[in-house]
Parts: sequence; structure tokens; C-alpha cells
Amino acid sequence: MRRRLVLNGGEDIHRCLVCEIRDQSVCNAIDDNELAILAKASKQLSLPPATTLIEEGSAAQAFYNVTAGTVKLFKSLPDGRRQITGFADVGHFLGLTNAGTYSFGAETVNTVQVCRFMRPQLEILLNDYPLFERRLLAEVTDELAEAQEQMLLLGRKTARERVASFLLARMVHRPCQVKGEENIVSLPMTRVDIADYLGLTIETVSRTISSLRREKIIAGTDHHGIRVLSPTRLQGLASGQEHS
Amino acid sequence: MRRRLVLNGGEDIHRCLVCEIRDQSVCNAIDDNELAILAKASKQLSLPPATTLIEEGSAAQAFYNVTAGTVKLFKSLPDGRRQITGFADVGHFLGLTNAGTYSFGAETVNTVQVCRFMRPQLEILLNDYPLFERRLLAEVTDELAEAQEQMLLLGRKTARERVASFLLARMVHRPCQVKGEENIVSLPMTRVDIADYLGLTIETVSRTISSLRREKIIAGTDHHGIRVLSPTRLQGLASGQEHS
DNA sequence: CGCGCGTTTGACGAAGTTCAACCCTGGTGG
DNA sequence: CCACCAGGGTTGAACTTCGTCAAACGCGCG
Repeated sequence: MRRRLVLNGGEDIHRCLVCEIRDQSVCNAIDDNELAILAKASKQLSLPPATTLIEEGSAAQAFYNVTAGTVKLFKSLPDGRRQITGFADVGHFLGLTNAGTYSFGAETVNTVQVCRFMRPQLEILLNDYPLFERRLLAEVTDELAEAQEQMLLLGRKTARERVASFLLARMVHRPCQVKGEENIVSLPMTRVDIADYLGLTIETVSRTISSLRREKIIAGTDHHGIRVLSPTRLQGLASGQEHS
Repeated sequence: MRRRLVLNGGEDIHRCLVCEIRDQSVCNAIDDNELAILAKASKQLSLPPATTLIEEGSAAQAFYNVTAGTVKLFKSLPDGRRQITGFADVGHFLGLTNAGTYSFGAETVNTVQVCRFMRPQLEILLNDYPLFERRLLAEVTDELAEAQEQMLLLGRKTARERVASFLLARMVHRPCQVKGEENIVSLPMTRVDIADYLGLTIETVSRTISSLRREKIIAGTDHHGIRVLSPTRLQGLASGQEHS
């Protein structure tokens, strides 16, 4: 069953070997001395902002691993209403599906680098490397837990709670490494994207952020960066402990 | 690596062998002549309505496969607001998680039969039967797609569209087999559960159903059964094509 | 019979959307 | 070099949908 792929050059294996985010992603399930196979199975792409990676309803042909930047995943209604179901950033994969077609769309938010695996290659990896499959199962299970948390947000939280949850999640999940700048939240996406992610309108998002700013819970650096002044109060807001 | 479990009786293997819903579930990944191992790894439980299967935040010790009835999965906020993230019925599993604790709760809706796998046993099955793991990956991937669809509903659909989507999903996904009763939707759960699933209040759910009834799109049999008179119009409503 | 639970219906109010105007910033071209 | 323009963001006022509160209904069960 195991099929060996022949290595045709030195640069391919080099790519995966020096990949800085390998141990953040599913690729860390492949052994160091087998990286040639991984490198051969995938192709690295660099994509400008607002590039469509996946067209909703199109044939499922590829699987992507994000190595730089942020990709938004979404579903739409015929009349154009859109719900962003998640942001895939460094270390996350996208494009897994059982059906023959994608049930969702994907578009780059900023400049993005991905490794693309065509479906047959992915199948081979799954078959040959049990650890890879296990790691993928773990990853999908995590995604599902996140999706459930988001359903709670969309179904039961107020606008304030949604925005607070969003900022908090981005703060803890993607901390700014710069010393003394720990509580800076980076928001590469536009207000439209945030609104479509939180199930609100851009006006409500804008008003809510302004309101949090007036209350000194956050402070704006610019439109794509926010400093959290009181993580505690933000946490309280996010879990709905404002009035109780 | 493969560990053989010893069979200690005839009835255990019999249970899985005669299991009528096996090929609807992850268990169909296990070969007929290996069913003894499956039977040994699991225990069948019968549970009355409103039984807590999983306590939110408790230690993750077991994995369940539903063989009869319906289980609701949910997440809650400290003040009691609740979001039902899905209903697991015949053939579906529940209880998979990466973390050591469950991030969600689970409770039976009606009388339920489950097969319970303790975590160590599940690990063994995953390690020894690649097909089982593959099947589970497929199942979780499907769950994720469903979750995304539900996010679209919760974030972007109106009350009418939500109720229509819900009824339609239950109709196509769980057709009534009785001849001449094809368009009967069974609703084992209460209005509270429906509301908590759709991100609405019981009053709004009730009003919306009444409204659909007045418009002759559906007809009520009793409170836990509804006949769909016009699947086409329901479909139109569900996808938001009312005004366009 | 009467109690309790789940459901339905109505009147009212609040949260968030819609519509519209305005502002700010960065890029382009005269 | 600066004016203009376009796209994203903010703010305000009116409106709509859905939630809240309250009352009544119906059904099953002790």
C-alpha cells in the first residue's frame, strides 16, 4: 500500500525542513527523514489579499495548510447575506470535506502563504502515515469545539458580549510577542469581515468598539490594532457577567 | 501494537452482530469477524428521558454511539443562557474531545440507547483499526460542515427562515417511513429545545409555527409532529428567497 | 376535579438594523 | 506637490424584529 515518491531536487525537502511553523501544524506528524515525501506532495503558493482560494460549491480538489497570513471561511445565502465561520491562520489547515464539493468558500484576508495538497496526495499521506491522520482528527475535533463556542456566541450573546468574546479570543489565541505590548490585538480583517463573523452589522460593531473605548476597557491604536486595557473586564463581558 | 481482547461470552458478540443500525454508524468500519472486540470494548446502556450523559466541563472519560432515541448537545453561559449545538440521533456518536474535559453537555431528549466506549478502549480501536479512525474522521468532518450551516442560520437568518430550515432539515434528514406519510416531521424535543437550538425564544418559535400553519405551508398533527404541505415553499423560505 | 407543565397568544419595549450623512486616510493624477 | 477621489470607518435618527412580561389555554396525571 505504501507508495514511495521519488525526490527530484534538493530545494523541495529543504522547504519543509526549514519550515518555521511545521510543529504548529499537521505536518509535524511526519518524521524528519520523511519530509521529502511531504514536500513532494505539496506545493507552496503565495497569494495576494482578497484572493479566492475556494469557491463555494466547487469541486473539492485541494487541501491547504496556512503558513503565513489569515484566510476567512464563509457560507452565503442566495441573496448575498454571508456568515464567516472562521479565520484560518498560521498553522491551520482548510479544505477538508467528505462530499465531492466544498460546502463553504475561502478567501485570503491579507497576503497569505499556503501549502497546497491535491486530493490524491492527501489520500496517500492519510493512508501511509497514521500519525498524520491522527493529528488531522485532533485538529478537526478542535475546530468542531470552536464551532460550538461560536454557535453559543451567535445564538445567545448580545452585541457587546460578541465583540468582547472576539477581541478576547484573538488576544489569548494569538498573543502579540513584542515585550510590553502583550495586550495588543491585531485585526487584519475589515469591519465587514468582523461583522459577518459575529452575526452583526458593521455599524453595530463600530458602535460597540467605540463604546468599549469610551469605558476605557480598550484603547484604539489604529483601525487594525487594539490595546486591551482591562482583560479582566473584557473576560467578564465575554462570558455575560455584566448584570448578574 | 495490536492488542487482542479475549471474548468471555456469546452474548456480547451477538449484540454487535445483530445490531440493526451498525452500518449507519462508525461501527461498520469493523469487520464482521472482529465484532467480538467491538462488543467487548463497549457497553450498552438504556437511558430514560432527561438523563445527563455529559456534564459540561467534566472529565472526558467516555465516548457514546447512539443506537436509539435522540440526545441534545449544548453549551451554556454562567447566567443560564443555553445554546443547543446539535441533536445526535440514531447512528451518531458523541463525546469526542481533545482536551481532558468536555467543552459541552449532553442530555437525552427521549428514551435513548447508547453504546458506551471508555476512553482507553476507544484508543485501542483507533490504533488497531485504521478504517475505524478513517470513518470517525469522516464523521467529524460532516459534523463540522453541519456546524457551519448552523452558524449561517444563527448569524444571518430571520426567525421564519430558521424555523423553516429546521423543519426542512428534519424532514429530509430523517424521513418518516410510513407510506403516505412522507412529509411528516417528528419533533421529539420541546419548544424550549427548539428555541435553544435556533437561537430564539419559545414564544417566537411558537408564533412562527402558527404563522406557517395559517399560511398552509405546514399543518399540525400534534405538538410533536408536523405535516409539511408545501416542501417547495418551505425550501424557498429556508434559503431566504421570500422577497427576492 | 384540580394541579402542573408545555404551549399559544397578545401588548409592549429594547436591542440591533437600516438609511443616511460625515469623516479619515491613503493612493492617484493633474 | 497638492487636490481629489474611493474605500473603509464612525456617528446619528428612525424603524423593525424579536424578546419580555403577562395571561390564558389544553392536556395528562394524581
